[in-house]
Amino acid sequence: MNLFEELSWRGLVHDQTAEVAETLSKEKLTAYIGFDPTAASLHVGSLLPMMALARLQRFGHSPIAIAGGGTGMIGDPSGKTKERQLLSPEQIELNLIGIKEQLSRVLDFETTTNPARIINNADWLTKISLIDFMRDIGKHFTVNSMLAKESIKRRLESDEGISFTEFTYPLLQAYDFLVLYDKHKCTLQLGGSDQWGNILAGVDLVRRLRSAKAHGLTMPLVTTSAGVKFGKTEAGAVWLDAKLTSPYRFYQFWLNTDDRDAVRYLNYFTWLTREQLAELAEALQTQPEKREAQRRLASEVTRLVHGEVALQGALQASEVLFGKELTGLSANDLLDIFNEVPSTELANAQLAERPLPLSELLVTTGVAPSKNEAKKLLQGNGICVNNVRVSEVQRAITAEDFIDRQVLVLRKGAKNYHVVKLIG
RNA sequence: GCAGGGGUGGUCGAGUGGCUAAUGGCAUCGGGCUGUAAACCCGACAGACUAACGUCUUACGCAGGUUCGAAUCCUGCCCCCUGCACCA
Repeated sequence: MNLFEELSWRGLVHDQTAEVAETLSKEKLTAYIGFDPTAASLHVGSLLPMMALARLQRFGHSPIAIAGGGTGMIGDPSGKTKERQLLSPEQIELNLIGIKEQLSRVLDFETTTNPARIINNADWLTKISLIDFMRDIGKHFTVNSMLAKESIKRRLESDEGISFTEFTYPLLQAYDFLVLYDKHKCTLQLGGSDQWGNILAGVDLVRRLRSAKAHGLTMPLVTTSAGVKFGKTEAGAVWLDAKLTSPYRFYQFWLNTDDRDAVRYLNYFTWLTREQLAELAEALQTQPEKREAQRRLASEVTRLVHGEVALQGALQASEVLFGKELTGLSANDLLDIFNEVPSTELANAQLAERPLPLSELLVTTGVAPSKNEAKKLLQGNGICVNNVRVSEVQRAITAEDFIDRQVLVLRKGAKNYHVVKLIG
């Protein structure tokens, strides 16, 4: 099996240039994917390209991750309906540091045969002069063909229009490919299906200027069957940084995968073999209530991104939280388990004088944004204390409510937990 | 620049003097069923305060005005769209 076959059966090939399959079966080559430095952390959406690079490496090819410090300063119009907010070079520099760290979790930078590399395209994009760029690169693009692109068309028809800056973006990306070809013999670019046009531009440029064969391959955009954007929860985007999305939440995100998506995601995001995947698909059919596929998916991906220790923590927390009673557990157990869950400290003195109305506690812990909201939640049976549903709006909390007089577990809805620690 | 159309709550979109904190869809949040799923059903959904009856703030592009009373009428301003004209 070669890389192309591997990507194919996993459903990762959306579009490809003519000779990709053949080339990948015969040669070891160098390939790259660009990552967007608009935030200090990547999110689960980036996991697909990350895994693609990792698979590539396992098949003996050399992966390059381009952290788009240069292009990130411009903004890619693909798939965007609005002009992008520009980031400062300092901000991008900071973001790149975080991204490098995350990429290193799935890519091997140490191996001597085909080590992964991270390269910042600001290295060359910020150096070339406008005149040189227009003479050497711009000449090879006709505005006619650029205008024909779907992404550009949409923007031309939109209210906002498109700035000259963003219009230029595909040229920059094409230029990246050319530079990587020259410096690293890079002959393949991967990307999401929204990158197809940009990738082709690079392939053409390399062919024209260097008379060399370059290839492109795109992967499908990850979709959800429920029609929600992949990677979003009530709490917002799911990040790869544990500080932004705790391993517990991360695990929960994957565990909550729709039945219809589970097998597909296993294909996309894990290293499981065809046989293993077939078994899980089977289990999903015959015993959907066990959710083996989702469990495996959540475990695999959490381990990959956060490591074994964090996974165990997430598993434990999940088990306790979605079990029935909290009774029988000590405060220490709970604190340990709930390490992952957001928490607030409460001074003992605040309970000494008088019981604290639950509605107020919900506000101070941030579980509810205002007393008003807190009451609405209570009225709607949306709040549990220590996993026991509370329906009285006037319910007040005393030190007695804390397990071992130390820990109190608040729950909003089905799966939003918050721990209150009693101190002092 | 000229002519026509339009700006309503997170979003789409009704409403054209009082019954309108504003119909409805979507999104969101809570509940039920179940498998921490999907689908479906119920409830909430401008905000704050109250145990509660309820009270008080803001709100229909902006600013004024008419009126007992305006998202709805008038005046000015801003922005957007569509057609026409013009264009280094």
